[in-house]
Amino acid sequence: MLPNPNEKLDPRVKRTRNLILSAFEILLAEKGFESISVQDVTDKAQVNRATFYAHFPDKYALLDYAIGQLFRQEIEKRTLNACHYTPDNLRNLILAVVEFLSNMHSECAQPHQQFESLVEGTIKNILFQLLSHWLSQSKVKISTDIPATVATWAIYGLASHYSHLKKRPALEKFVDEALPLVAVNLEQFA
Amino acid sequence: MLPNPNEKLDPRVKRTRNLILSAFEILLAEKGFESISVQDVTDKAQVNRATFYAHFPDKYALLDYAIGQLFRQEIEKRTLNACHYTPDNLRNLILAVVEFLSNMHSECAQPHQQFESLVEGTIKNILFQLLSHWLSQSKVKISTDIPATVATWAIYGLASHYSHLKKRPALEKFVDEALPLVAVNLEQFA
DNA sequence: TTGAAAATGTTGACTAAGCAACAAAAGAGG
DNA sequence: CCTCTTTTGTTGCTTAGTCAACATTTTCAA
Repeated sequence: MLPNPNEKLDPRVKRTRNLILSAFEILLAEKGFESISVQDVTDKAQVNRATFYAHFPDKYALLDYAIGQLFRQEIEKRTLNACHYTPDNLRNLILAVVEFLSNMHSECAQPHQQFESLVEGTIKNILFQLLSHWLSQSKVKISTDIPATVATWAIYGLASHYSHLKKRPALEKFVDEALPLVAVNLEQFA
Repeated sequence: MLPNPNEKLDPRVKRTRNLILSAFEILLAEKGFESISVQDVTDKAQVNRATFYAHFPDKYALLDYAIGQLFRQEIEKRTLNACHYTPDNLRNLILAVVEFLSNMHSECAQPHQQFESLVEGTIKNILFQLLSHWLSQSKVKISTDIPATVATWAIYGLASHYSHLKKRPALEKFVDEALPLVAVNLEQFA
């Protein structure tokens, strides 16, 4: 199970984080990341500005958190968080990442480098965690670090590539073509 | 202006009252008033049970508050809260009350006496306040109490009558027939 | 009728959120 | 370049919300 520590949290904390998060998502779609001020977020969230700083060091940390939450949500929706390695699960995971990145690019209109690399770091962390978890479920007790790393980068790379294409091919077709190349490194854990 | 003291209130207070109110409205439509427990409300509102009691003595007080808020909302929607007496405003007011009561009866499915009389009391209070305000705007400086009282009871009576009818006539027709009977008492304030 | 389970209010100690005021750093023009 | 304004973080104090525990009722099935 992917650790999402939003469970045993003070209800007030959950509430204000959700308020901040929702406000931020709306603003992000409205005016892009750079032009959002902390004030904007707290106004829309109906939360005191000082409260914001009690939760996040700055707006970049919020972006980080938001990306993570959204992506985790995507993973949970497909029940990939509580399972193990199979080619089919891998296929779904790739689909999830590709769709996530594509949506992000169409909804946020963010040509900023800072934005991109922050997203990349966050997503790859979660991917690595998840893949490590999957592989550790296998009977074969081999070190999972290297295969998980390779798969993480490959998957993210595929998704990034796809989402930057001017003319995107059909999603399923793209994924089915790419899948075997990633799967070959993980076969031993099936 | 009808005093709705939800303005200069601590944001946390507004928030939790809204949470409680929304939860309550949903539950009311779902299972009717009597079978709702305070626990139910606080669970759905994601608020601590003790917090509920910090705002309302019991669920009857919540019902009272909810009715008031909903009705005030109806009034504000029609911008009747910041105006004066004219036959046309009176017409709109009657429409508002009739529609409000009718909706209440169809959505809440409450044959309970306790429920009905609580609604009646709350609505009549607000009606009286509003009408007193209207009449006090007039150049004629006559005591407003008696005419406001008569109009209040008449309007509520009409609405109650209409909403209990098995076969309801067309709303507009009904109101246009009733309007002159109420207006005659208020003519001097026009 | 009775007895276990559920709902009601209440309390006090703890934690989070609100607020106002501040210094400091960007930003935007002139 | 300089100033006026906006945004950023930070802080100490106040108020609201959470929690667990308790003593009552209420409810309702056995």
